[in-house]
Formats: sequence, structure tokens, C-alpha cells
Amino acid sequence: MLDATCIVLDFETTGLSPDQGDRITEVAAIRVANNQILGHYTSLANAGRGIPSFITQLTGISAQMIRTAPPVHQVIHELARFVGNDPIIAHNASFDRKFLIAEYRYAGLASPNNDVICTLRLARRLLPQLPNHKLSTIASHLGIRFPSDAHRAEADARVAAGVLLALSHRLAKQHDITVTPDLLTRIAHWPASQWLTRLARYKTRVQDSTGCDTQQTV
DNA sequence: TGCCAGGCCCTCTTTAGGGCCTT
Repeated sequence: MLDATCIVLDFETTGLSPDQGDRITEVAAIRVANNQILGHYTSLANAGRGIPSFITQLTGISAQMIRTAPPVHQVIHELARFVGNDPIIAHNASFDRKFLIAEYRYAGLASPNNDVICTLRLARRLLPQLPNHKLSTIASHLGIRFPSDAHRAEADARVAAGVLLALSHRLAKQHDITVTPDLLTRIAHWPASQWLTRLARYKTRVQDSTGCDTQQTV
């Protein structure tokens, strides 16, 4: 169980690198609290960039769709209000984080300092037996179905939210521990070969600090 | 002319290289 409020974020973009001039084309942010999806913000975004044909083939997002979309600065300001200071969750979070930082900068906003948790890193630790750790593979393994076409922001974000909740549930059940964003952040950054040892030490430290056997939120 | 992301992770490693993952 995940005992916190988090924002699951997914961007569709014109390419892989904001440093190479790529911009976002669509964003979805989903608020997760008390193990439920409580709300979402989704929008296409017009950043004035052309859409490579392979991106249209991959995502279904066309140049025509972007021409009639809200301007990207408006979308980013609305996104920033929705996200607030809650921890951000994303699959391969370094990708979405670099676009978030770039788009905040373009929009004249201060660089976000939200905690960031990566479901790719979590899945590599909690599900090492999988043949790969693509979002679709993890979702299939966990019995999570895409609500619509993959590679659209809201569908990917909803699936990532399901992955987050399923991994949190599995972690809590298998290790008898309260799962918090702080713990997920720690696990994601512990070396993959050491995370179980580190988790045992973490549990011992929490028990010692509380003076009882019951796990507490830290 | 040719190339063009970047951070993480694993291993045949650490004075490195290659695969994975996101669009």
C-alpha cells in the first residue's frame, strides 16, 4: 500500500532530447492518493514544432492535432498548478524529468524540485525475472491492461499509476512494511544488487527508532 | 563528411563498453 499523495506523469514529445530542440506534444498527470486515482490533468500542447512522421506513427499524434492544441506555455502553467509539490512518478523518470525542467524553463517557471520516483528502477529491483522492463511488459506481468492506445500520455500514465500501486502493494505484503514515497525513492536509488540488504537495514532502523515491531511511516 | 540523448546497470569492469528505456 502506498501511504501518500503522488503525481504520475507522462509526456509525449517530438523526440528524445530537449537539448536537441525536442518539445512536448502531450502531457498527462494523474493524482494518486490512498491507493486510488483521484484526478488527472491531460492536454495536447502546441510548442510550434513539427511532428516527425515516425512520432505520428508511434503515438498517433499528428501535426493537425498539435496545430489546434493549446499553447505549450498555457499547458505547462496548468500542469504546474496541478502537480504542486507532490512527489512525481514516471516510467524511466529521467526522460520525463529533463523535459519537465526544460518546459518549466521555457514557460518562465522556477525549476521543479519535486521528489522523483522511477517505476523503471523500481521494477528492475522488484521484478528482476522479467525479460525486459518496458512499461508494456511490466503491465502485462502485473495484469494491468492499457485503457486505450499505448504511447498516448493518459493511457501510459494510467498504466504507470497501476504499476506503482501494484509494486507498492507487493512490497508492503512481501516485506511487511509501510510504503512511502521516501522508501520508494530509497529503493530506486539503492544499487540493484544490494537493495534487499539495504531494505532489511532500513526496517531494523525504523523498528529501533519506534521501539516496537510495527512498521511506521517515515 | 559523418554524426547526432543521456543516465543507469551489468559484466568478459573500475584506465570500459554495451544494452536498456523513454519519444
